Amino acid sequence: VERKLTARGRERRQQILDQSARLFAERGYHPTSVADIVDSLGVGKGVFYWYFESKDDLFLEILASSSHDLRRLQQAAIGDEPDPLRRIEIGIRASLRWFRENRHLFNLSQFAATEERFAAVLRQNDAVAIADITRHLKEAMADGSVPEQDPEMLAHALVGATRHLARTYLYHGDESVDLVADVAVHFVLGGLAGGRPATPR
Amino acid sequence: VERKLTARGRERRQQILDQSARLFAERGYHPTSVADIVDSLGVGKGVFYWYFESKDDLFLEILASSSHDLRRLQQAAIGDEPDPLRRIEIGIRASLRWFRENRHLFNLSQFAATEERFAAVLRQNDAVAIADITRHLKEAMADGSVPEQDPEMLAHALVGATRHLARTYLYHGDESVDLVADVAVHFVLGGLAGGRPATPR
Amino acid sequence: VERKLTARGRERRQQILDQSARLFAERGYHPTSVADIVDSLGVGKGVFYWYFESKDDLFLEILASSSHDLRRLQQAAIGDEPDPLRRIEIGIRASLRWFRENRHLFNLSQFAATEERFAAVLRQNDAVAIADITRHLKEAMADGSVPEQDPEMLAHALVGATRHLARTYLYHGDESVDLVADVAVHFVLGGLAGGRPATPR
Amino acid sequence: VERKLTARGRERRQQILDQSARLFAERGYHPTSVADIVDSLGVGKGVFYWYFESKDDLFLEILASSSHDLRRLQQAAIGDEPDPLRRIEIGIRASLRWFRENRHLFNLSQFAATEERFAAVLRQNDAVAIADITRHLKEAMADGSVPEQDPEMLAHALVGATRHLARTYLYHGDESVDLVADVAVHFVLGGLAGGRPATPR
DNA sequence: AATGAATGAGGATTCATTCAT
DNA sequence: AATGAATGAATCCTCATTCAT
Repeated sequence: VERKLTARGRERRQQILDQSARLFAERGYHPTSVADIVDSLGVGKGVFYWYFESKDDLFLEILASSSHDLRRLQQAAIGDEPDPLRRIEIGIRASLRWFRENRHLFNLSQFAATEERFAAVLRQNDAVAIADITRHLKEAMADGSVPEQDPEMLAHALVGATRHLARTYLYHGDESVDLVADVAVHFVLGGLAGGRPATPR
Repeated sequence: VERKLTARGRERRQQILDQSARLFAERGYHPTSVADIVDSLGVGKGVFYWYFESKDDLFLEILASSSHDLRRLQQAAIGDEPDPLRRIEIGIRASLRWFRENRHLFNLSQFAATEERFAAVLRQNDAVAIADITRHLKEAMADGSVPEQDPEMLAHALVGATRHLARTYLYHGDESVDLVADVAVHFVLGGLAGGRPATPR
Repeated sequence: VERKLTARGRERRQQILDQSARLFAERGYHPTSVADIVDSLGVGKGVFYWYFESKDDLFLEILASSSHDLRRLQQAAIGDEPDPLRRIEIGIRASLRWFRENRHLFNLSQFAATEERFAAVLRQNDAVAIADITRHLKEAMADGSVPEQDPEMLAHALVGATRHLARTYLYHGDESVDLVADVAVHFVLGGLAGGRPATPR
Repeated sequence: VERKLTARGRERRQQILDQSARLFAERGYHPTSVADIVDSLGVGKGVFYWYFESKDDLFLEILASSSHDLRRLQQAAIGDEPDPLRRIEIGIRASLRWFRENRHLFNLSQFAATEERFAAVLRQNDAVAIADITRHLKEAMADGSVPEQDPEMLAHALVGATRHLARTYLYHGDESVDLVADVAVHFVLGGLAGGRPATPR
């Protein structure tokens, strides 16, 4: 249902989007009923379905838009930085700032991964992020600043370390973004350089 | 309900545990009804409630036991290895083998994180894992094989990178455990050593 | 709400009437929402309630006006034909032509019969039709061209046979009106004359 | 959901079937809610869905089973009667007895015709009835007791007249079955013999 | 230990109707 | 005359849990 919305309509829609994201994040997707959402906004149930096809639909929109939002921020931060390793560092720092601002969204993607109809969107989003990073890594390998390795795997390791630090210290904990970012960058750049296995296999 | 179970009873109970884990993993916790579980086992509903208090209860048990299981494996693998870095490496390799065997459990802990009544157990489990690793790291810092840094943060970075690689290449993908382990270990050991930030802050 | 309508208003009203009848006929009364109707006309919901009290009200109006329409056509066709049997034949033929033109209305009266608030109007309409036919039949019995029998029952038999043929061959099927009319007339006139029961009761 | 039902279960199922048919017939399909049905039986809502997939499903089952029921009765009544016209007469009389007993079902098939998902079953049922009658008519034409005409069209005319008489006098009215049957048979047998059109086309 | 049956609160969604503009 | 927005009761259906046997 594509609707032409008035200014007031767009506002209401955004209100629902924000409030739902907050509630889903706090209590979980399933435990949050449409009734909870509309009640918390003090509006009738019909309002929800005036703006969204279904609860699932709304959730998918939250997922998609938050990933776009993050990516936009990263790209703005990176600008036209020429050094690929610095691009990665800037990307990590930007992500962490975004995670901090949008910490409540952590649970949403956590959850989305567990039900196939949502997982698809998530994989899509992730693929984009990984592709971005992979590109930087290939450049870094080309100019010798990172030893040759499977760039995609590295990208995943990088993402995993960063996100987990963010979840732990920015979502559950309350650490400063800069401190976490320093550790993350240090760890990741070290990881890209690689260490000698303690045990030769 | 603590029940004294016959041998047959214990078997049945395990059957339910296994089957539930599989279904929760495939479809998600909420979309899997108790009816789905018992139907898929060809038994009546009474059976379920004979062995478990509730659906939530069952899920909590799955979470707890799988984390114990993993820890037991890690400790067995580590044995009395004296070198802390090697202990970490061995732990990572053992974890990846376990993740491979139990890849369906990924979704379960993903999901558990999103609803508070389950998240508590999860945090508990995680704390144990982090404590183990932190201990190794402190030793490694003491003997100079890893530069001094916040060991807990490193532990989280390590866990994040490892799990994400596992999820990507052992759960969604179908990579060989050893290959993934090599990349993970290489990345992590590098990360522990640390890299020089591309941008001085 | 009796409103004085401008020419444009009357047109709009008729538009709604026509479109609703079409949709009710295609999908059924209940499955067709007021929203469906106004959307299919590309107008807002207010329009509907400007011209009609309620959905029920609109439906009743469709029923009433279609029955008037049919009767008007029959009477025009019959004119001042003096022979009662010919009047009946002409009436049948006229009805079948009308049914052909308005086949979508079949479902409407079918449906109306199933909910009491609409059934009343329907019975009213039918009573008029039956009265017309009964009058012809009494005349025919008086002049001996049809054997004495309960004229009202005959009228119903006649109506039942005719309508069912129409529904089958003009609504679901796509037979020519004239062919169906020939069969109907032949059957009905035979029926009025009557047959000898195969089994004496 | 094919379920193995105990004796008690089968009884309950039948109870629901009967009660629903009654309520659908009285008030119409849509105005009768599942809540109405279970409340009128004094049971919980779950019971309904233990025995039936959905409200639609239940309705389809009522339709199908009532048509089977009628056909069974007709065939039992006809037995091995050799005369095709007498078979038709017996069929009509049996139908009318059945309609009398099950008058409440009239509205159900009326309604079913108006929504496509139900109409399909109805057409199926009707096709069987028409095929039966058509067979008798062909025989009757072969042995010269009915003039050659399109037998299927005659079958429809016959069915239309009979049903309409039944609806009028056995459902809305309260006439004796035998009297209505006499009129119906007389009209139908006359109709099969055919009359001369009052107006040569 | 186990089954089929039952409960009923709760959930998503629809929709006739009304309202403010 | 007309629109987009809003209402909220009503609807179908699900499902964890309990019960009788």
